Amino acid sequence: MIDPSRINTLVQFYGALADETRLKLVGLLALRPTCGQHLATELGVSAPTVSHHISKLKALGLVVSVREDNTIYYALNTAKLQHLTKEMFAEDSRPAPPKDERQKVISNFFESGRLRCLPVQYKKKLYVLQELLKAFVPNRDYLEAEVNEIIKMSFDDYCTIRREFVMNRYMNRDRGVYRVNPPELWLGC
Amino acid sequence: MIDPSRINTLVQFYGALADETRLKLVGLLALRPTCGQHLATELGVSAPTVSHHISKLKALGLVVSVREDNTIYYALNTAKLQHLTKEMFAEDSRPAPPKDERQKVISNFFESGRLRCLPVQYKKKLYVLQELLKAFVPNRDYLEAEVNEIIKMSFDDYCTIRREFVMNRYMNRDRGVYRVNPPELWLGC
DNA sequence: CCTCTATTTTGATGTATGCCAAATTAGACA
DNA sequence: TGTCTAATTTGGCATACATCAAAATAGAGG
Repeated sequence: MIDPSRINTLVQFYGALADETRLKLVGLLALRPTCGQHLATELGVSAPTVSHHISKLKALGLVVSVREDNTIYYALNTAKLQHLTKEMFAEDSRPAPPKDERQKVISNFFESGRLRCLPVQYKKKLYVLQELLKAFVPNRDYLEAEVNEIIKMSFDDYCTIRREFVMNRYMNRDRGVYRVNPPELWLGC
Repeated sequence: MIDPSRINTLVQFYGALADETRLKLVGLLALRPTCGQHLATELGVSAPTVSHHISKLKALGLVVSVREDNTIYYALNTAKLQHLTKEMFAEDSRPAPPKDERQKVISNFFESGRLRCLPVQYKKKLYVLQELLKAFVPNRDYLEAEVNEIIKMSFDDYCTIRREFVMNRYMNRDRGVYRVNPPELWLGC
């Protein structure tokens, strides 16, 4: 079930989440990007402690940071979290539940959580874009730099993806601030 | 994203898997049920160490033990492992990908990893049985007591489920030893 | 450059825990 | 009941690491 070569990755990943403070940190960052001081007071620990834990989460790619003026905002990389969670069952040899069309496209175009290339076929492209969109939480503002950072974890050409997000109305852009649209607004569904 | 009341459960769960020895243990048990001594030599650690780790995994319900004659066989509870892995995303508020029919039935009849009741409708019943079957690995023998233990983690009336498994040819029974059948043999698919 | 603030690094301390050897227990079988 | 094997518990040691205070650093803005 577990690929020996991934044991180390998995131990690190589980270790990262096996601490109460870090888990709460992840919980807070899941709500919105937050700066270090706010996290410290929220959790009732010192700033160095937050820094210490954030650096561990960043080392695993679970958190990205974006500087804005004098403060650094930390944001959760949801896609990475899901990808690592799935690692555990990667080598599962049990008869897989029948994949639907969407699932097939996803597994063809993604490898180890990264997008190989953007599909040309419209329908497939939408599946892939929707998959990438999962890394973003609704009802939350994202700075452009943040959007870029998060896309970049799955695909280098973040400009194309960001543009596709907006063109297909998966995301709304207002004065440089991005936001996930409710599915009713999405095109091509 | 993370329910505060479950933080402790999650910390324990991740902690359980955040150790190389325990992760290897899980990997070995995923292949087949194994006794302590064999695990010890396989991993190159002492018997007390194995015992120590097994007891941690058992405390979380990740491992069940069945005594046969003089030796105790430990077996992985795959269903529990999957259920705990999913906990992390339980409170996920992102727009869910459209659930297919099977997924809808599963989420209606299961709650927190346990089966509420066995559906009466034939088709739904099969979905549920297939879900329960995921706790068993193919190409591996299960003792009846072991089958019971594993089913019991999801549903108290293990007799009914075990009988349904055999009747629908999801499992084969030969002289008291159970085995998952390949999907080609399953009835009603 | 200088200042100011947020973050990170350093150093020290206490706790948690993985590991083994030795002793003990549990249960099967005669 | 006695014996035998496998598993567990106990005790002790070493390491890992969460935490904080204090010091150092980074970068924005004058």
